[in-house]
Amino acid sequence: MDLNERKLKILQAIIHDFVTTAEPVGSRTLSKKYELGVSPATIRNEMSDLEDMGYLTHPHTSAGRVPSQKAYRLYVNDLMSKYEIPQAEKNAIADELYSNITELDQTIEHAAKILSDITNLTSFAMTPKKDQDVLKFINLLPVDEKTIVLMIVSESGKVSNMTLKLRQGYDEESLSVLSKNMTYAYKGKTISEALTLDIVDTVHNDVSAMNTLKNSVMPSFMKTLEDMLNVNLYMDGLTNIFSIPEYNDIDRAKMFMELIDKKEDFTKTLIQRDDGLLITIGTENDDESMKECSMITATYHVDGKLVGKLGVIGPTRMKYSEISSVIEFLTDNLSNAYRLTGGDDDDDY
Amino acid sequence: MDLNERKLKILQAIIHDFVTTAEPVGSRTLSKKYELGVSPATIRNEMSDLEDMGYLTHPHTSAGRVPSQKAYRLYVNDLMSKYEIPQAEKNAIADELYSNITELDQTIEHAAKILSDITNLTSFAMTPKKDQDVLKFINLLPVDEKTIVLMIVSESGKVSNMTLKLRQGYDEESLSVLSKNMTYAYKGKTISEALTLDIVDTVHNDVSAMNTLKNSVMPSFMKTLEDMLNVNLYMDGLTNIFSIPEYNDIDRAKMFMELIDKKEDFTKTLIQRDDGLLITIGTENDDESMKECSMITATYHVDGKLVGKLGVIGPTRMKYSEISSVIEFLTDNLSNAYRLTGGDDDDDY
DNA sequence: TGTTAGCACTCACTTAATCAGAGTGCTAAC
DNA sequence: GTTAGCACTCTGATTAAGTGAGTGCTAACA
Repeated sequence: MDLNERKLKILQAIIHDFVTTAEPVGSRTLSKKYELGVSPATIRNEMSDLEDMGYLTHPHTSAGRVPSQKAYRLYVNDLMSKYEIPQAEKNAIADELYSNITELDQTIEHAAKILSDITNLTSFAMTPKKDQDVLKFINLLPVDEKTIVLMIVSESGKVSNMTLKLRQGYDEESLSVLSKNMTYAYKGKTISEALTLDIVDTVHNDVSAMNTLKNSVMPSFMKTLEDMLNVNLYMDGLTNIFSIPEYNDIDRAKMFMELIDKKEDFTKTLIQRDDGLLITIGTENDDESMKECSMITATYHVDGKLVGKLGVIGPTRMKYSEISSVIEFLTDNLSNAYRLTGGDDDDDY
Repeated sequence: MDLNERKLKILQAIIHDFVTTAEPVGSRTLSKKYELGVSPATIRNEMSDLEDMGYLTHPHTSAGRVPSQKAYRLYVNDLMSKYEIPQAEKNAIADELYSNITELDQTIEHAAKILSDITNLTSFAMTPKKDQDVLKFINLLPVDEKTIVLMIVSESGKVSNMTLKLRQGYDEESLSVLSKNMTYAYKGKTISEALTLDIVDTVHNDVSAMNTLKNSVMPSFMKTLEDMLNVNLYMDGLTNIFSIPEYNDIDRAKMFMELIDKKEDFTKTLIQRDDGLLITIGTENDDESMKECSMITATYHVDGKLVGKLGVIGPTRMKYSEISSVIEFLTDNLSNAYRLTGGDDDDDY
């Protein structure tokens, strides 16, 4: 029994119908709605074959057929045609995306919102991993008697700072020298590298006062570096799931919410995913609680290097083609906006 | 018909029972569970009176009674005794709160988590309003040829910055002078005041190069000031509502989620609330979609000045006494931790 | 040999009916 | 004023019957 053209056509029709209606699709409906050129009886025979081959399932004897995970995978790999976003919609999305492009984080958050609005699913967007971000300089600024501000600037334009309360006073001269020493020691290192550097060897000096100062500053410096590595995860469209028939059951809705609510776990899952456009269906997801969900993600780049992710999660029944296109369009635009300069230019779209 | 002592006792028992069981409470249950010293029949008569007076309602003829909003208000105002948190629990909460006290934002987020864990409700915590925060100094730092970092430090220890890409180069001398001028002009002003200052009058100079520089910097400066005014709202325990009988219905759950999901509106509602411990029950909440919820909030202070808020939202049936105590305990501890120094001391608890 | 019409059969879902249980409200006695 | 007794009400659970969408098989047809 092979997957001839008619079977594929029928399977595609079933997927299309089920994705839009969320109802198991029967042979009569199929023959009425789609131009298949054969009678319901014939379709029934083919459907029966498709079920034997594992592409369809049967909720119960007298219900229509539902595509299996295997069917979706076949569809995504071979059957699905690339969805071309209408130019008008492209413009609308781009306008919306660029309407508020100041800080990277805000833009990313905004992108998630746009994505959930378009797809009516739950969307998420992760700020870039910064482990490969390169340190540019370190500055220690006097604030008052016992307070200084530690500031770390990286190549990507990211500025992190921390206010430090010292146990004792300091002199500005030492502060300035320490800044220079630290910059000298860490400049050009990635954050990951900086975190593993042995401090004692790199920032050395003899003056005792400065040594004290250094000792107060270093732990905060390390802490700030660690903070810089944290990625932010923005989510949007959480309430969209209440409009999805699959989650009309309170227990399922709860399970979904709990999955989403554990942001840290979810971020980890996200980080581990391969780069590029990636569609995972049902049990293809590692996470047990996601075995009835599908996830589509894509990566965007900042300065052509740092990598962030963007995507949606929903029931396996989703419009893979449309959604993939939208996600790719968004990541392309993000990468473009943050190509070199950091996104303050508004003349490159 | 007056609210004699027995009526109050019965009302209190009904509230207590309903708050814990979520089931309408009948006269027999009441007489069995509570030492009221009278028969169910008598209780029935009193209940009937209480209903006439508007303190109880009747879901249907043959159901038990349910406290009305008026009853909860009476309870909160007059009947409720102050709940003393057991010392062991106090210690546990304090330990948990102080276990991770670095940045204010993180602590606030953590406080929300603690609160939702204890109350099994949805909690929220707002970072302080910064409009009364006073500017301390402004710094412009050279990064590279056409890039500078704008940095604003305020009295509260808050440091904000923005990376600026200039259209043309600059010289460090001008940058330094401009920093000093701006600091001179804005130091001691609150953020609100700074935003209304007329720039032209305050930062004046003749050198054309510097003028250009100033013109590039000022919009970003204003933007950064505005950003500083934004408060963050952290929420936690969203999925808790799925365990609450009142929200066992998918539509109610959805309504609740949508209410919560509109973070901006919710933040506004929160900002408008009076300071101090505040309990609003049902229709006492301005928001239409909250007319079946109660909200308890309290304020904490940073440096004895800046004001943030913390609280829970849930069904009108909640443990007002316990929850109020926990919220007060948390805000007291927060205010204490950020009394003067900014929370880096870990020796004041 | 593939396709189709016809028909019996299955199963979920809906509506109606019955029943048990919890609770009230009234009355009359204490 | 309090209480026991009892009829009455209403909900929620359970059961039964009916409906309809859909399948799967068989036999006829091209």
